[in-house]
Amino acid sequence: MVEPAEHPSTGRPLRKDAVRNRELLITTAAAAFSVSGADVPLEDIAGRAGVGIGTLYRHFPTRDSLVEAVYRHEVDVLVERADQLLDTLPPDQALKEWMQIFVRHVATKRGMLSVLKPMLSSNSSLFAETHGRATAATTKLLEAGVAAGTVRADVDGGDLLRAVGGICMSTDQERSDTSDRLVGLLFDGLRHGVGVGSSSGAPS
Amino acid sequence: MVEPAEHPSTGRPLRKDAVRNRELLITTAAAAFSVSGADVPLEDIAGRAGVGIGTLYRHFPTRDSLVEAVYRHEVDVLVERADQLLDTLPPDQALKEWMQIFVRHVATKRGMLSVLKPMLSSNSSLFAETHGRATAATTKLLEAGVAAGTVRADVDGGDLLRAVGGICMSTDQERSDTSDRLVGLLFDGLRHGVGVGSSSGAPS
DNA sequence: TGCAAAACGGAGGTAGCCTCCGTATAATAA
DNA sequence: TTATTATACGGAGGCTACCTCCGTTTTGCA
Repeated sequence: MVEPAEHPSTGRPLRKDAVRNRELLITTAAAAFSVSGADVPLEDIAGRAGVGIGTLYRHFPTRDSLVEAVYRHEVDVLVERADQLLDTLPPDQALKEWMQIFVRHVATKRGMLSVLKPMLSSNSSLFAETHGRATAATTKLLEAGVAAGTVRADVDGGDLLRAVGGICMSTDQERSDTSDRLVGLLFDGLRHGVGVGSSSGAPS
Repeated sequence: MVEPAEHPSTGRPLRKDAVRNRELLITTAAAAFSVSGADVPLEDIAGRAGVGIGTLYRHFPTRDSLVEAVYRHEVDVLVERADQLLDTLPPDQALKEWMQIFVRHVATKRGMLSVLKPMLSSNSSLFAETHGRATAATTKLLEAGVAAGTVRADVDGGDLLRAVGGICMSTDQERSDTSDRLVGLLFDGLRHGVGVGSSSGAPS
């Protein structure tokens, strides 16, 4: 569901081994970018994924195209995660959990940011699409909470996404506890003026 | 006056040929960055400057150190230019001329910006120093105009610098006529409420 | 099972980075 | 002026990463 896996030029579906290698490359690249920053040798990534360098280049003709694929994949994961959480937790808990996962997730991707930022400002459709999907996921979580009466109704999904993104950006160091506290603060704000009737403990 | 030209480790003055080559490299690099963007091969720069690659690396051990030197030199030039203009033109004309030179100057340096931006945000002392000098030059021009009664007195040098910088950033294309018009507009605003005529003194 | 299309893999050509050291030159002492 | 020495020059060469190309392997299909 994450990747339709079609051939780029002809519309035909990708061969099974091609699909496997493509996904393998994306996850390996994500890990490599996290560990070694955005300028890991592409040959390293191919090597760690257990494929030849030719295979990497066939799937991703440029470094940017690989970074873009990794980024899209990250967004996919985060969006899917929102649905999973909504299925397994009360809406307000799902929202809080998701915000924390989001921040921690971005924290491990810091190495990519220097490459990603210019890409997002030059490739506006990439930005629009991923931003739209992230906003939709945020809105969905919010609205579920509103429907359950555990989250205030006057908050916009886009605004909340921006706020969470701001937390990611402002915490330059690896101070994950700071981020957690900020997320907690933000979350408490989301419940302001709503009866404490959910399944969670009382806020501060 | 621009460069004291001291040896980096020992405090001794640089040998004459070393000074010459260093300056040659900076001006050549500035031209190369303008023409071919920030990732010109360093060997090209050395070649165009007529020195060996070893000489380039001795003066500038990293690419960033060369970019930084070029940037500092550009600021030097602009600051000196302000003094020259003040010596040869009525203050308000000097100010207008300087704003135009500033904008055109930055326009030719666009290739460097992608490298310079991250440098300025990570190297805060570099930013503070150059920004301070540029603000001082702007303030000096402004105050001369105020003293002559041809520029309004309620404008801050830092604000004006920011405004001119904004014009540089907003004009992405090579539309230099647009920039000129914007500078003209801004300049007219600086004279608002002051009697016309650049030599007669009519302080508010 | 056999065949054609699709995908794989990695050798090798290219390019830019950076170091190292023998040679040249400027500064200084005699 | 000449001799001496500290500085600086230059570019060959080793290294690393990029990317292409093509013979080999695998997959999907009849």
